[in-house]
Amino acid sequence: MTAAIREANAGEGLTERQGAVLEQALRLLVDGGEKALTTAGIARAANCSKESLYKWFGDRDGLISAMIGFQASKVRTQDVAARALDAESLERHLIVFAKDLLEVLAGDVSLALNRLAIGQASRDGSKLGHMLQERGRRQIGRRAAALLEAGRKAGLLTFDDADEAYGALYGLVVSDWHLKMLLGEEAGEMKKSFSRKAEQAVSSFLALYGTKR
Amino acid sequence: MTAAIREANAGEGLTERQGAVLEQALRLLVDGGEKALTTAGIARAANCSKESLYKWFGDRDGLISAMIGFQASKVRTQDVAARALDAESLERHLIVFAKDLLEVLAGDVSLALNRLAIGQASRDGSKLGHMLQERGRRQIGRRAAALLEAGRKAGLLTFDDADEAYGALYGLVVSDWHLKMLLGEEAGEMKKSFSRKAEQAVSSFLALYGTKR
DNA sequence: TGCGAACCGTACCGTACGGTACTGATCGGG
DNA sequence: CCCGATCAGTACCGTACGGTACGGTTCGCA
Repeated sequence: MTAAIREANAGEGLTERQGAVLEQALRLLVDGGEKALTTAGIARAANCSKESLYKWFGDRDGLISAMIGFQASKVRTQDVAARALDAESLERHLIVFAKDLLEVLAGDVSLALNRLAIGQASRDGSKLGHMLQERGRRQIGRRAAALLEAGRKAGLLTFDDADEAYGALYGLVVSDWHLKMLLGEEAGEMKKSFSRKAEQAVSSFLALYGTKR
Repeated sequence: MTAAIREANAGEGLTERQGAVLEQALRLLVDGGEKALTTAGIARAANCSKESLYKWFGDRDGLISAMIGFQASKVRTQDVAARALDAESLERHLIVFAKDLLEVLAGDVSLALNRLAIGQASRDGSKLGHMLQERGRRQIGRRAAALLEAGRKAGLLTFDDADEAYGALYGLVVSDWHLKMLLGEEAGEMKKSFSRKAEQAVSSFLALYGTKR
């Protein structure tokens, strides 16, 4: 309603006040987990009233959905226009992608939202799960798909099924790190080895799907 | 206390009555998620009293820990004594391992327990997460390590760091399937492609770490 | 200046959960 | 045959949450 107000906040139909509230809610979630994400707590942290929360987001689930959409709208991935690829620049781009992927997955907001969606997967028919999948994964997946396709067009990569190749790249890069972090493994130690991990995964990936070896 | 009673149920110090209770609790968790795992619900489902639950397990967290230990003790992995390996039998063993890995990860009890531990990761200092990691992952990881080591000793595989090789194998096999299932993706459709997935992942793994290509 | 909309803060309600206490029934051992 | 221990069933308590209602305040606008 009152469609004149939308201040083009971040792609969503949210006022900046509502965005600030969602920001506080995300912070609460990151700091204290799902248990800390109470309507009263959000209202207190954001200096707003519970009544406003329910007017804006309708429901606790609506609020959580808005949090996911809000966060996703902030992490727009800009895909580098990767034309004129040679073998070395493809490898560089792949390594950058791999590092970005690890950084995103290790981000505390991403971890908290994934934990939240996973915790609710059994009760809400995985509505949040699909939303996370669509708004988060799909983005970075498309970036990878474009990169792989460009590599193939340049004769540097060879594969039949792009999804299969992307699956291999994803697996080589992430392995079981994401799950370990979701389970609470301290991420501080791991982040230092991201670069090495990324380089080595890309090297393996090129050994599998590259043409120049 | 009263250490004479332990009936050697499944490696834990549990009577079979307590095991039956944990079984019901797991069933509740699988069917309804964490929200359905209430002390009253467990007592009703298992025809026992809440007082007994607290006497046996001390606490809701203790009960959940007991559930994890109980389930882990049931899924003992027997590692095939893999001596006299040739290239073909190594590949067969690897494929069997990959399929087993996918089946375990896609099991509904495994998924439910992982969801539960992930949901609690932020509030309990990841105690449950470490427990799952230790009791579940470590088992199948050791089986894989033994297989890889045997392959290397037979001159069929070459790698410096066994953990690194195992990480690559795990990533190629699992990719992001585990997370998708944790987020609620329907597992029924996926299971049919496990075999193909496993074979292809092992093929890639051997291309990376095998000596005969 | 007066009006109405939006909104904050808080009080409130119903419910559901974790945990405890009590009662009565069952059962094995002396 | 009785005693003590164990346990099922239930009632109970304190707490905390989701959601609603209400009084007071700010602010844009006519």
